[in-house]
Amino acid sequence: MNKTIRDQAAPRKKAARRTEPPEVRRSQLIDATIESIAAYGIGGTTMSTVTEIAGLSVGLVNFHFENKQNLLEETLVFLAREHHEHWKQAYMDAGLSAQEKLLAIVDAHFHPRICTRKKLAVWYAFFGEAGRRKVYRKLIDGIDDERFDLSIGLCEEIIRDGGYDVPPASVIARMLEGLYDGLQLNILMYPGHITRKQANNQIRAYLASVFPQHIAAPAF
Amino acid sequence: MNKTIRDQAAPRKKAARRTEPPEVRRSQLIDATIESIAAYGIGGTTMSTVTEIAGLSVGLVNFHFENKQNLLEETLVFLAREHHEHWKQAYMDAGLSAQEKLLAIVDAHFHPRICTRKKLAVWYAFFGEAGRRKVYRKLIDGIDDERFDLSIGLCEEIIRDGGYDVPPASVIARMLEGLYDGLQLNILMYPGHITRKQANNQIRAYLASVFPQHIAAPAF
Amino acid sequence: MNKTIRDQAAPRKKAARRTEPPEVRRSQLIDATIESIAAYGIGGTTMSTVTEIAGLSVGLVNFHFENKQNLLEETLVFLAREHHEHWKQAYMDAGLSAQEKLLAIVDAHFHPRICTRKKLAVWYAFFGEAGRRKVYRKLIDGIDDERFDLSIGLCEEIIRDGGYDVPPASVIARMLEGLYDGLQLNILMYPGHITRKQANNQIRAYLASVFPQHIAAPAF
Amino acid sequence: MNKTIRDQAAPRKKAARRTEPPEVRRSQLIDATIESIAAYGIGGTTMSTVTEIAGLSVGLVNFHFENKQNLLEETLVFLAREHHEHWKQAYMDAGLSAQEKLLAIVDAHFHPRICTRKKLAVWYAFFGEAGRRKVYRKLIDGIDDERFDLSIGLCEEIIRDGGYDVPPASVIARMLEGLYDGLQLNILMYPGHITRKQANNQIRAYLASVFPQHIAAPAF
DNA sequence: AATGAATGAGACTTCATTCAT
DNA sequence: CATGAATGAAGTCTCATTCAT
Repeated sequence: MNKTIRDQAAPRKKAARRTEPPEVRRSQLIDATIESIAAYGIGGTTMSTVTEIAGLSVGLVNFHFENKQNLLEETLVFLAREHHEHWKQAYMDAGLSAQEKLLAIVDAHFHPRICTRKKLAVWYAFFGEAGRRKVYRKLIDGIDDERFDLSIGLCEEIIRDGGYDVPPASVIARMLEGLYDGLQLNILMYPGHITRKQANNQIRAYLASVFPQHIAAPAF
Repeated sequence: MNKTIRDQAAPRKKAARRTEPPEVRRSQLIDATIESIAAYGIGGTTMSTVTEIAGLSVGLVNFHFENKQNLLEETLVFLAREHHEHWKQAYMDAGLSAQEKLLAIVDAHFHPRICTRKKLAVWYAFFGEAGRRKVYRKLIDGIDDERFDLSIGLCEEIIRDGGYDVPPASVIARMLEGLYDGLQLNILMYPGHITRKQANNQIRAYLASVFPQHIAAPAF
Repeated sequence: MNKTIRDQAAPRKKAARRTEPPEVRRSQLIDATIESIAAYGIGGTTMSTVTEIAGLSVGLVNFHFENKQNLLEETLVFLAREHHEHWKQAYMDAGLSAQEKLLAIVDAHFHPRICTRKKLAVWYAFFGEAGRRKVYRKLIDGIDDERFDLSIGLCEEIIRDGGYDVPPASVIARMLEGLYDGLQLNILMYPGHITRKQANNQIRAYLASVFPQHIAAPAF
Repeated sequence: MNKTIRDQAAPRKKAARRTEPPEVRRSQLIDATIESIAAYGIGGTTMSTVTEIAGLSVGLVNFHFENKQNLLEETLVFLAREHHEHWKQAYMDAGLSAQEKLLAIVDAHFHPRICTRKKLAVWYAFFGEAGRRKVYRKLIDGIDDERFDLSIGLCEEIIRDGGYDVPPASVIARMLEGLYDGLQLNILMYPGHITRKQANNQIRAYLASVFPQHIAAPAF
């Protein structure tokens, strides 16, 4: 407008244009955001990197997500939801025993669809920055807590069942949380040194050492 | 965007003598950088946040560090060196047995001077961003490898000594590396949920379950 | 910074640089803002139009005024203060009689340094936009009120002195306020149709018709 | 920037039939434009604010007005035409005497349908911006001139009839033009301080002081 | 006629870097 | 050594305009 008053309206190049349902566009943009964060980090992720990857225009992000902050947050929420649904499903599909359920949750953390280097990069990008951590906690905390509590319950059941003399269930559950994070970080940082399978086995080995009658040690 | 994240500046001018030896200035600026990254993240850390915290002028950073990239890298190197020297010293000061040495290294990771929330924030800031990770690996990898190899050696010694039937030493050492990272991340993200002491105990409990004759389980 | 992490720092062209005292820079930028608003309106005034006119860089506006809104407001405040000081001075320098003082205020409104087309353009730019009017009132109202009250007092004195049977002093003062605005708008909109001198005479003629014994009618 | 100024949107969707004759749509959109300019100023008026107020889609503006510039201009023309028709009608409906006709024109300027704050806001929005002023003059000048010339004629008639020794008719007519603008601006800027009625009386008082035998002073 | 998703130029703002003092 | 005003590239966001449906 301001421009209009000074010089005259600019002509516009015609481009192939397609209107897609909002979910498709949002999904495209979230995928591109994951891609961009994996490649350049959050700091290196700009509206341009995202839209270039998506093959869409910058204005569209604002149209669908209002602003960059939202795009990032919704990307995180998308991953959290995906992660949550995945281990929740695995948990419910698992056998009846507590140890089967617990292992299902462990496995879910290293499932090839969940434990991608790209997706890990996004998680750790949010962990890595002071300001983002607040956002992370606001958005994700509840989900993490749910899993933590569930793990405690399962461990308690196993301890009761086996009559184990081990640290309290909450300590073991906290250990698991630490291991998920730590091993995933190692996968992210040292791709050659440790694989999803090995990480999974690390945790199974740990659980086997704690609950030897219930959980079998993996072969290394 | 960054502004949104970086909540409010907490300036903290310290009077500075007009002329200081370079090492003092560099140290001041590195401290301020740690402070700033802890408070605002790398993305929210600008030359201004750093120099304001340090009570110095922007030009000075350029004088002492050439540019921002260098300042960040040297901050990371400073922390890495501090960390390295600390566990190296602990390792050498420890008793003669392998388990004492191993525990000394573990303890070093949760020593109050090393395992500060501010310093953890800096580590995870570097882990969190794709571009930084490359830098990190270039600068720090050797140190990590040294510790990893050392841990393997110690574990092998303990295994040999105790005749344990456990996963290979490298697996246990990798587990330790994962636990350092994972538990420290938990300390950083959930300050109320887990303390340095508890994290340390988590690892001791793990080692106790693997090497019961050599390492005593902590009380919870 | 973000850029730095991806590609490398860009070289910088060297330019003649001079550091001026802040007041000088601020003044330059305010002058340029007046110029720009006069030429393009507020809507057409961008950071670029202002800094191009001033021959300075865009970043400098932010350095000295924080943001555009401030620049505009301080420009308005500058004009208001200039205007205020001018008629205040004229009022105090005037003869002892009420009519002399009143005419001094009138004259001040059409003084060549005050009643410039450029400056009028800025005033009316602020009058013209809903949002700006609020700003205007917040910043300037007090000054307008002061003059209005002063005019009422002077008119009352003249009425008392002459024993005039005329509308209340407040009505005459309000009329003056309306005339200042209306005639200045006419000067702004129809430069060929009415001059400062003529506008001034319009008001003098009006006052002469109200206070014939005290104020002489101008010749047309 | 504009957003800062435009406080909060007050959407007001009216259900609209799918297809309306062009005049209806144009009228709807012009009304919405007036509403929007009054609320947000020209700078804060976007295609969206207008179409939201009208309860129509953005594309429709382009369909009916080609572009924003046209919409604004036609809004101004609409107001000008309305204003013109109103005082022209009042002039023709008035009594036979010159003073009756002159007062009819004066009254028309403060008629409740004409002298709305919303409509005044639009006028002054156009006065306020350099670029718009040119547009204004191109579109409206003739109408203003017509009224100015008419006023001169009427004043001359009254002067001749009363044998008044007053400033030339053109000076009085110019004064009237100035008063219309100035008092309307005061109504716009200081809604509590001056009403339409009072503004009208201000002008009548002025005319009464110039043409005492023909025009009666209002009571205050 | 009407809709509104999509585009992209351009505005505002931030901030690393430079350099006169 | 030290300062901080100045620069300008780059990022975010807005919004007039287009056009497939």
